[in-house]
Amino acid sequence: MNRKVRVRFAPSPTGPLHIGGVRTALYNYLFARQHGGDMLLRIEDTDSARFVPGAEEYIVEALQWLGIEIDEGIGAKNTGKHAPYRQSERKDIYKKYVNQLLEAGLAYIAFDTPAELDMKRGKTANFQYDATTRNGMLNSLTLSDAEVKKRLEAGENYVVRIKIEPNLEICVNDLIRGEVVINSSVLDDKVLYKSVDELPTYHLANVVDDYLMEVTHVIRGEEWLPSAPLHVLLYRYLGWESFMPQFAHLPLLLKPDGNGKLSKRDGDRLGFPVFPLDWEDPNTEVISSGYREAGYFPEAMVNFLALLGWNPGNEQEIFSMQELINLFSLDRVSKSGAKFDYEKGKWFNHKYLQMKSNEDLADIFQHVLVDKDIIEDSEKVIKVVALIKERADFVTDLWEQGFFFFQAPTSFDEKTVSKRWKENTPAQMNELIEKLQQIDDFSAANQEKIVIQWIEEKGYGMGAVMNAFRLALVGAAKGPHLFDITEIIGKQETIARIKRAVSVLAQE
RNA sequence: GGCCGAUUCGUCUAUCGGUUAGGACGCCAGAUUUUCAUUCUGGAAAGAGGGGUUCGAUUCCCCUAUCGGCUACCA
Repeated sequence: MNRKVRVRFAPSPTGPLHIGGVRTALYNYLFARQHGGDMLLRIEDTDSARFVPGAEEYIVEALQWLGIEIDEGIGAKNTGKHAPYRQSERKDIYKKYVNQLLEAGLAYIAFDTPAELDMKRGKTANFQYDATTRNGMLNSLTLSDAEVKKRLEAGENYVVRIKIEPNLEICVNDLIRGEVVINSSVLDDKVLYKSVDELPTYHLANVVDDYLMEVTHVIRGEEWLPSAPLHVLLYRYLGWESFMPQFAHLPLLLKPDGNGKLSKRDGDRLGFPVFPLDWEDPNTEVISSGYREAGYFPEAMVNFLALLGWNPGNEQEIFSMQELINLFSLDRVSKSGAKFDYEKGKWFNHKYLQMKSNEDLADIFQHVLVDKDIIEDSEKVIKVVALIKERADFVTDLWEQGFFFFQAPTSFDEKTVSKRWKENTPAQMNELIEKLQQIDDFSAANQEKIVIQWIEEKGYGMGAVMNAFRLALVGAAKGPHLFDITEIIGKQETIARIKRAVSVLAQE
């Protein structure tokens, strides 16, 4: 059977999209594009209690920012022929298959309340609702038809459970891990449907939808591996085994330190975002920071994430989305979890920042300047960016690295002052002012020639003069080539800054 | 506890039985530099342990250990 490749990303709208989810979406997308297939976005909102308003919009916006395009479903240009793509809007569809399973005797109705089940679990260690226990519970297998009917008519809440046949070897053929075999006896009679909200659970919904939506490959996180056999069984029970998608369970993204799945708390604790975009919790109004707002380029994010769990087998590190699409393959996805290395993420952003043209970077940097009420013509900003970009990881770093191109230092670094500002410095600086005063061609090269010549003639220490000069201009012992700075800020400003340093530092 | 999965430098990883176990991030040192940074060069740094299979195992198998995931009327 040769079907068109169709994959889906199916998050639940319970909050902002987690970075691990982003990677899952990315891998699905790369796989779809490489095979000329379709990428669907489906919203798995079968838990009405956990629905968070705004989460769906967030997911769509995040994927858009990253350049992960949706061909069908939520957020797609064309709605698609399998609409709706929100599971809460597909109630009738699921109901039909629930009934089919019920009629075939492959599922049954159970009336045990959550409280009763809790009690059972408290009493019996390792209690599992399955072939060994279902006969002692309140369900359509133990109750008479009349009793079941009576309860149903009375409007009593119930769930539908799958009736797992015990002692069956179930094989899941995973594209990343190979064959995973488990015995059906360790599976419990999972709830497929709950009458309270007339919604199925994930297990039933994802199988039904993947079948109906003609999904060919299910690429999802490793946390789903244990329930994959259940899904296989469901395909079998529904008579769709020959249309069953292929599975690929991705390794998890782990905390950078210690162990465990990467969580929101880790980001807060270690000071980096775990979400693509800023997110404000609608209830608590607490804001969680996102990569976009932290200054990351989406291309860098994609590159970084792509390599967390996959590599092409050579030593290339930088990939465009198109290259990733060409190179990606599921059999080069690693099996073990990857610790999230924020430092490496920064390095990727640094690389992408270096690849940007000075013009593009200047345009972005202008926003930072405007926020600080600094209005500069783009010609100057481009020149500044060219001088300082290689020292920056983020666009915001550009300010830190080059604020002195736009405003005089407001303070002078103490350490540098005590090290570089000596007794005879003010006199030298005054001489320097006079020297600069006489220069007409204020280009860096010409200034440098004249100033150095002057220093040598006078027999001053090169380091002594230049470092004090820098301190006056920048306020600290940092920054690019000194005469590049003076050329850009100009003669007048240069002299003003030296004068100011002489007067301010004299008072100390 | 049970089930499933995983295990190469601190981190991400390459190696598909024979390698001085390679690269990248980070770290350290040196060079360059009037400062800081960049850049360049160099360096330290790894096959969890134990059994097999084999002429030969990081690589294949088993056991143990460790880590992770799952074990809900959550996804």
